[in-house]
Amino acid sequence: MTKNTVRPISPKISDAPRAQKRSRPVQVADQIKRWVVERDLRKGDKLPNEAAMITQFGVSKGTVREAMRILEAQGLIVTKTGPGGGSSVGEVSKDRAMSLLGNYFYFKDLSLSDIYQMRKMLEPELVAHLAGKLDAETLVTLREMAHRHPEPARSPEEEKQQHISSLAFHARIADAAENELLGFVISFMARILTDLTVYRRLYEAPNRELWERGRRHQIELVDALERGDGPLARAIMLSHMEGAESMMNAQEIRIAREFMVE
Amino acid sequence: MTKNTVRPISPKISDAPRAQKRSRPVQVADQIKRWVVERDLRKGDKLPNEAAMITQFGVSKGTVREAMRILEAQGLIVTKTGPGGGSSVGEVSKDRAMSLLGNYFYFKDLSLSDIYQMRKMLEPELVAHLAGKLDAETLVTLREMAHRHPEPARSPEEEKQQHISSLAFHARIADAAENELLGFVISFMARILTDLTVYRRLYEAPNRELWERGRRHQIELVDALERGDGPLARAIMLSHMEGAESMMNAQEIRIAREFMVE
DNA sequence: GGTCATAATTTATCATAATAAATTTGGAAA
DNA sequence: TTTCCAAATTTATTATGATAAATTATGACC
Repeated sequence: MTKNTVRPISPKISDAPRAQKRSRPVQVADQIKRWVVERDLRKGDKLPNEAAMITQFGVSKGTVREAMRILEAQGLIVTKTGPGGGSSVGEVSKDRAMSLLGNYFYFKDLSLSDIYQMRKMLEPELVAHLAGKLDAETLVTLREMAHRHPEPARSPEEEKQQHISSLAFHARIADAAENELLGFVISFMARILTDLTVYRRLYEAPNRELWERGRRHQIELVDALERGDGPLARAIMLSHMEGAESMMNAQEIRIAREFMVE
Repeated sequence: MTKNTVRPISPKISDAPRAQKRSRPVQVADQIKRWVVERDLRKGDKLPNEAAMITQFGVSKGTVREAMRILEAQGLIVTKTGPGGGSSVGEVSKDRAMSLLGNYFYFKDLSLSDIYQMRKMLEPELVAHLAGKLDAETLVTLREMAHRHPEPARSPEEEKQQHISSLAFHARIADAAENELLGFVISFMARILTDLTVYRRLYEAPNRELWERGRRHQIELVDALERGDGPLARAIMLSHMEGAESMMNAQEIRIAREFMVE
């Protein structure tokens, strides 16, 4: 059978009773969303300009503008000035989606072990599925990333940089996932971890053995991916996750108090 | 060690060069975000009122209002009229977070097998971890949900209703997850599947055996969860996932073209 | 003390005008 | 004809002020 593609839906955009409670800008924004969906507009397709919407919806300029800001904040439209300008549909970027989701978890106090529990479930399976399917360019990139830091860090700042590089390696693999949902979740976790401000305890010297094993894991993982050895890739990734988790746990997390922004 | 809690961060809210390009409402919204973060404001804490922000930021009323709409659209603030009203911090609701994330996937054409690949990775592990940890109330609720439909559906509409009930069962389990990230992702998938408009092929009679097995799975799963038999719970859930997947694949998906709304 | 009408407060919406940004157009120069 | 600069045009952006709507606070009254 053909590939069933799936889209979010909610049949009732405006409940008749609730319609009164929602502010007019929100109502207008919802109508525009419906308008986009009905016509199956895609990225780049233009919306009516400001003046047209004012007459179309019978509301004031300010109301229309607030509605557009709502849609813009969600990443659904982009707006330009000048002739041929106006608003047009703009598909939500991955970065923006991660920021918006990050706002949700800002209030949730995720723990490191929460994140690593998920990573251990997802990333080994991902690389198992990916083995033998990566194109040459991706493999070259991954190999380059794996070899980027030939020596252990000599300072906390350098160690943090290496940590971020390692997470970029994982995000790069996630980008190669055919399953966009899987790829997104893994990238999101990498982003959360990247945005953390992590400081090694001062009295704890960098652990050369742990570092060396992490590096070897990456290199062996790329090899396994290239050879198409899924089970090995999975095993390496799982081992790597466990190592990374214990390294993280050996460090102090300075709690980051910032909303994600794109 | 104490539980490391983790928060999203981005160190550079306003890049100096980009600051000029962003519209004033966006800049104001960012400043308010920073204001909230610096003071570590929490849900319910009040923001300055409109008039104060106008003087504070030296912009017009319209600009402030657009900024508030941006923050409101992201679920970060709520606004009320009247004395004692104004804007206050409001933590992003799960529903809103799912809607915003749904907007991202609206353009991505996820496939059913993408979703089920994820479900098979996550849900069996979740119930394995949850076995023996659920409180009595949750178990009662789950058992009630599992027994809700004692007979196979006699019409496509009834079948769809049963399908939605089944997904609510899974969402209820996800809500019990200690790991909020894991729970969110599972709930999100349940929501996507719930919002689908699914119609059984007309020439294909409801399959009583498949239905019966799905129902038995739910009941046995609750038993295993109560007894604390993690491995069995995992096995049941995996089998259930596979059954659900094949049932979904045996149906026609009317592609749902709608944005999620809260 | 409870209830109801009224006042006060705050956001919500509207209307209008001026400003700024971006693109197109027109014309002069090569 | 082509190139390039400047004016005109289109569109969003910002600003200001006035009015409406919603909510809470107040106080008179029973």
